[in-house]
Amino acid sequence: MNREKFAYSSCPLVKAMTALGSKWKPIIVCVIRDKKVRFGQLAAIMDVISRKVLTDQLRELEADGILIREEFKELPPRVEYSLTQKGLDLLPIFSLLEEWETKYDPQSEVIHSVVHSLHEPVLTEKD
Amino acid sequence: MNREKFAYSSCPLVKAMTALGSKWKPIIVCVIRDKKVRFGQLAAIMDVISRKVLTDQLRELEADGILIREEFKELPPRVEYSLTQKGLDLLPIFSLLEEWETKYDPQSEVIHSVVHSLHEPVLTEKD
DNA sequence: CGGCATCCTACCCGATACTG
DNA sequence: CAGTATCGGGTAGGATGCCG
Repeated sequence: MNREKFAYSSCPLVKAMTALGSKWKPIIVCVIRDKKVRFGQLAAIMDVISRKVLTDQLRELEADGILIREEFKELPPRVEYSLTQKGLDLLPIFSLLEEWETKYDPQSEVIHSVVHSLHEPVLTEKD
Repeated sequence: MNREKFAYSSCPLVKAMTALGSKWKPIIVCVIRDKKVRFGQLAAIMDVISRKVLTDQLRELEADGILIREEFKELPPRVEYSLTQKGLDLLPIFSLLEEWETKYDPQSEVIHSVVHSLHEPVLTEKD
């Protein structure tokens, strides 16, 4: 496979989608947003993800320089995640993607409510 | 799983990433761009993809209303793919994603050269 | 030419249990 | 609290071959 018509692995779009194209990563980024968020908060809000997967995704996002993991050597332990500038730069792009999807599929519900649920103390009962 | 903290499947960002987050779809969209492109051309340019996968991705993109498949009942058969407006609307977003990646990883090479290779008759020998 | 059918592999994702 | 370790299923992606 010598003369690839394009260098797949060096295409920025491919790289970006590789870093972000997983099932949960965009959501994680959007949920963290401009806050410092503890692992437990993420796990509580995104309780559809297993903790292992959440950990995995967070680690990969950290490796890709999209977020920062701060570990406090306390008891009980505390870990806070926050976006890097690189991660923050994604938010407007994700917004566009949301708009794009919503434009062509008005059934979608926005994720912002989720983020609110994070930053508000409330939430739990649904009906 | 009653009270999901957010409706995963109705989050527009999730939907968008589901429709686009695969390994090749963004590339396909960017390669087709504003042209009508035949299957063979796509397969030739993106010869790192197996034809089966290429077909699969094209079908899914068609199902998601991102591109259109036109089949000409000729001999030899001819099939042309082109983006819908929904697909075209993605291009600027992908551009932003490219810029984002390139900004934080200048090693990336742009895909535009690829597209050129499609729309120019030339190309083949690399060295 | 532009597929589809078949088979196979890798890995993403998840459940569960255990640890500092 | 915030993980790791282990096991395993489902599916995206790929190689190959046949067909209208």
